[in-house]
This record gives sequence, C-alpha cells and structure tokens, in this order.
Amino acid sequence: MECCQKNSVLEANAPQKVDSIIDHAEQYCKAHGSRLTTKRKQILSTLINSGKALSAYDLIDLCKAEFGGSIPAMSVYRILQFLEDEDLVHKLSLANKYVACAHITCDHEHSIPQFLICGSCHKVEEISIPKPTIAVLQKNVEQAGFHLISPQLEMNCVCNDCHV
Amino acid sequence: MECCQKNSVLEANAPQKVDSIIDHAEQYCKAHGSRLTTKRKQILSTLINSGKALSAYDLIDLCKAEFGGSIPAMSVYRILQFLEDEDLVHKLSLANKYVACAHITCDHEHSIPQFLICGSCHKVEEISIPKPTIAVLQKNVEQAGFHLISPQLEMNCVCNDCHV
DNA sequence: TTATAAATGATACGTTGTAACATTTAGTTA
DNA sequence: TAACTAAATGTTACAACGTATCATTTATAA
Repeated sequence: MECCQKNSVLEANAPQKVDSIIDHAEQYCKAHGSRLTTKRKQILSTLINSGKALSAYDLIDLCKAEFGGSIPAMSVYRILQFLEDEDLVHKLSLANKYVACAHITCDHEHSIPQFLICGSCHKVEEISIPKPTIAVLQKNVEQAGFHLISPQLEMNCVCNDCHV
Repeated sequence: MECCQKNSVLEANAPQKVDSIIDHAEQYCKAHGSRLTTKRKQILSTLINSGKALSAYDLIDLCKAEFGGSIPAMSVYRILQFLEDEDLVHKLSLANKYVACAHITCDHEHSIPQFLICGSCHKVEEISIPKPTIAVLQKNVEQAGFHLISPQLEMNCVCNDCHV
C-alpha cells in the first residue's frame, strides 16, 4: 500500500512511468472484458502525463498536439465516461474537469476518493478520509431520508503554494 | 433554533410565508448596506416559492411567467452572484443549480450548509453536519497541504421516495 | 437638480455537453 | 478466409450554461 502513504499531489509523470501505468490499466480492462483502445489510451495517458485536472476540450487540444489526429468532442466525452466507469478517471463537478485516478497501479481495493481543488492554481490532490468520518456523513444522510450514492467529495481549497 | 431542528426538505412555500422571508432578507441586506432590489426579490422569491434547485434559465422562464418582463441571462447570473454573496442563495455545482438558503429567517449564526441532491427527482435537502466531523475533514485537508475555503459539501444521493 | 455610483439591459460570443444517425473497426462464426 | 455482428468512433447539428463588453437606466447623495 505504499502508493497510498506518499503525497499524491498530481504531477507530470515520466514517460516510462506513464507507459507502465497504461499497461496496468490495459490488463485491468482486459480482466473486465473491456478494451483500452488506442484513443482511450491517448486520453488516459494525456491525463496521466499532465498531472492536472483537464477539461474535455483541453484534452482535445492536447491529444491533437501530441498524437496528430483530432478527436471529436463527442468521442472524448464517451471515452471519459468509459474511463470513469472503469475507475481509471474521476470527474470533478466543481471544476468541470477530469483527472486520472491516482491509484491505477495499486492492487488493493480503492477507497472512495476525496478531492482537494486549489481555486487559484487549479492543482488537484486526491486524498482518502478516515472510514469513521465517512460513516458519520452516511449516518447524517440516512437520518435526513436520503441514501448516499457516492461519498466522493470535492472541496474548494487553496494550496499552500498559493495561500500566502 | 427551532428552524434547524425540523426537517428542512425544500418544499413550495405559502405566499404569506414567502413574503415574510423576503421582508426578512430585505432587512438583512439593509443592515449590510446592500439593497434587495425588485429584480433581486423576483429571483429570490421564485427560488423560495419553488422549493427546489433551479438553473439560471429555469429562473428566467419562471420569472417571465410570474412577473411578465424577461430578465436577461447576464442579469440573472449577476443577481445570483449577489444573493450568494449575501448568503441568501447557495450554488450547487454538482447540478449547476441554485437553491434559496433554508435559514434566511434564522437569526443565529449559520453553520456551513451541506446538500443532499437526489439524482432521480432532483429534490434537494440542506443539512448540517456535526462540527467535529467537519473538523476531521479540515485536519485531513491541512495535512495534505491545502486549506479549506468552504466546507460546503454536495453529495450525490437518492431520496427515500425514489429509492425503491 | 444635477452629479455619481449602482444596477440592469443588449449584443455577441465562448464553453460545456449531447442527440441522432453514419461509418469504421475488431471479434466471431460459417 | 469471408461474411456477420457488435463495439467503437466519426459527423452534424444543436441545447444549455456562462461571461465580456459596452450602453442605458435607476437610485442616492451633494
């Protein structure tokens, strides 16, 4: 579980590391009976590469710059949906952006991600919150007559670099 | 503090109650040196009336139906920004919608609101989470090198009516 | 009553996201 | 291998969300 102990602020990844993450993701998909196609790899590796949260249209531009052919918006959204369903990517509603999961290469069960979004430099960190805290949230929600679908939380923050 | 004990699921409000909430909001603004103008009242009372989360364009349509003159999108967004700054309205990023604050007429200090959004019928409930729980969140955020701007949380739920 | 600031309107545009249908690609079966 | 089928991607057209800029109106103060 080493991956989960270290600071997980997203940052640009070295090429060989990206390749290894992509390989891992491909095996993971194969095990599910789904396929990590060329375009899907392009989107995912662009996200991993950047180490940031990107909008769908950011991805169109970056993929075009990096791989040549332009991917239509419709396809990008479909691919992002696929990657979300496979838990390889998370959507940040607060920012209308998408980030690669920080734990693609971890084999253990992932806990629900919580995101800290810097409102100034837009850096994103994926953290995990103690289970008991999640449980308290869940209890409050149930008392209000609702049922939590996904306790993925997104929080408006400023990072220490920006917070002077 | 009675207002905070009762179930706060938003629901359509009776006219005289809406008027009293608007009056209260107007006094509150006056105390700040800001003004609750006619258009701002129209937007706020439409939100209070509906008892639901509404998009900016929902508000344009409803205001036109109820008050006649059409308010341009630009003005609606400006007015919503004003109402948010005055804590009379909250923006729900998960849904791109806006809700009237459930506690406009309460005189006590408001705690940070947490929203439960039913993904099926789009009903919204505003709840409060125990301070210690918020504190745990805050501690986790600080440890990650971030600082929480607003612990307003929005959670993807289904309500009991929809959850069969 | 005129000067000044606040609020609103109008126009035009940028961004985000999707519906509907066509085409291509990858696996499967005869 | 060739035709068959389902999955993935492309194309077009558009709907919804949001804002920049400049013009106009309205309210408060001098």
